[in-house]
Amino acid sequence: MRYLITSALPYINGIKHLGNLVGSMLPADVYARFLRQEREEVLYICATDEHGTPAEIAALEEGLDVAEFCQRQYERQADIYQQFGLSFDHFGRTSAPENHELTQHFFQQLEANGFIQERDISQIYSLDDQRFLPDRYITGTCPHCGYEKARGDQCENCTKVLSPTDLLNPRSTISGSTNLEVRTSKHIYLLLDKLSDEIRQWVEAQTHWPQLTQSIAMKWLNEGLQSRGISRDLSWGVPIPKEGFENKVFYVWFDAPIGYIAATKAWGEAEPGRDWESWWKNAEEVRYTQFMAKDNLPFHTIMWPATILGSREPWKMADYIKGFNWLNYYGGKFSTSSKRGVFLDQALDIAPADCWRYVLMANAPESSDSAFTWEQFQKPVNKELADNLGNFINRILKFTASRLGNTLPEGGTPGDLEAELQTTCDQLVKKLRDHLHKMEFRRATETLNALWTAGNQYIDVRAPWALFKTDKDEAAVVIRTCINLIRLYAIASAPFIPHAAETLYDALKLTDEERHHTMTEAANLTILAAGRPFEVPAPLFQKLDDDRLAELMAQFGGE
RNA sequence: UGCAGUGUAGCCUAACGGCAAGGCACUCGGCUCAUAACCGAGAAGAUGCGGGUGCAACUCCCGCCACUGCAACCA
Repeated sequence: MRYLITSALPYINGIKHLGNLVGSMLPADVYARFLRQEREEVLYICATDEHGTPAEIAALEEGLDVAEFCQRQYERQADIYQQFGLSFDHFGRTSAPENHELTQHFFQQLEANGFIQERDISQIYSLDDQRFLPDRYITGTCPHCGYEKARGDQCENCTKVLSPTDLLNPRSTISGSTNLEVRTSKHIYLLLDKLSDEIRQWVEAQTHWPQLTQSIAMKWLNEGLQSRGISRDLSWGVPIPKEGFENKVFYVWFDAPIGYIAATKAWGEAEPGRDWESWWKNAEEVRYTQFMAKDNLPFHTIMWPATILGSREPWKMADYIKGFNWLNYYGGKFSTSSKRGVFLDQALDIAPADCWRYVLMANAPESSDSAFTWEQFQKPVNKELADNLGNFINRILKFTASRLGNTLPEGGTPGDLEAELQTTCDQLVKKLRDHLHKMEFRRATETLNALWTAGNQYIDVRAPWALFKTDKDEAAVVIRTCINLIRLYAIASAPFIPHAAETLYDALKLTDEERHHTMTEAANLTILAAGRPFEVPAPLFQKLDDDRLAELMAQFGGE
């Protein structure tokens, strides 16, 4: 079995926020890191999603050519994800040549198989902006309620669904220009309705999917699939290889998921000996898992499968789709466009990546929307990372170094209490692995915590600071056991907090081989023997004090 | 308006139709190795509202209320 993992492609128009991270890239990374540690063959692929109107407009606002804009944004995003420890095997771009080529290929297959239709549609054209405007980029007065800032797709005041031509005094949201006209333009449509039965069959066969994923897919199918336009009057995108479509490109949602395959191809071509196609074509022995927030589910359960099914080619479809709900910021949405919430570059200025990784996974919106608040960020960082884990490491290593020096002490043999601890650890590691295999991230972090607590309970019962005065051999047993626990903690926690794990590997001077142990192997509490050297690292996690918390709340407007 | 999801204590979460559980916060005690941390004990406190089915309902069904999302040219 090989594991193919993709996370929803982050859009190019700016630095992503915590909500984007927690719903796709971060859980996918934890899962990928865990499986690699278990010595499974893993390919974790992601890319920036670069096409579409918002990218063109964002570029315009910054006064940059859109290709240049995307290049800069791509580099910024890639850098930030690297700082967060996201371990993509390849982080590609949908603007890459591989994606152009594959997208055109899929289109030609769909067309040859009769799933494409040409239609003339009327659209609003802005003479001053020199572009067609998507419905939501037109603002005007709602004919129903008189709200002056109604959008062309819907009036957010009275919630009535609108068409741009309904609006009174329509104007371009981009420039404010009222110099608009209706123009007819030729477009291609993907006939989803013709593929509906096949999609339904596929969806219904996925009985093991999370309930959220299944119900969103069924919602679309039950409402009846309609054909969907997959071309746009833009210049930035994948050109349409068809006569009469020279000035149009594919709709961003048509080419974005193809980007998963294209990024894999780019990975394959980067080094000799990589067989990218074996991951995607006739890949029955590959288990493919997709991670995404719920807004992406319709595209991954309906549109993207339609593209693959309609191609009549043996491309890999998702075996499992892990959908996430929203992480809300004080009751509302995180929003890139309205700059609401905490963005990834700011996050890294506030706390190390591992704190964010851990807290976000501990509060992952798995079964329902969950809330981000600064109090809920502070609590796990202080109580779980700093106190429970960090302090355990610090207390045992400092104690040992100051009393006995920087090597594991000799003497004694493990007894009943050590055997009991061993059993507890074995059970918890088994449970942790089970949760991670099932992608139950909240439960996995709870189990990690239980594992850390077990160490504190053990050291409290054994009290090596007292034994040290009465029975040095017994104290040595306890210390060796605790230092082996630290090694177990480092390895078991590594998928969540990889940077802290590295620090611990270094502190314990683990060999390359020892760093690559599975958590099951690391659960042996006698591996690091007497005489092994270690160093005392600085406290692993700094706490966030209440003053700092108040500062953050003031700065970010949390209330 | 339609569709989907959600609603459990001060807060966050858990419970195949079978004694509503855990964490945080709170109180008391222990320890003194450690980042005012750690360990133990304790108290209080909850299934949005109204019906229905069942021996038994947080769980299934109907209605209502509240919040969130989507409603196909934003992604």
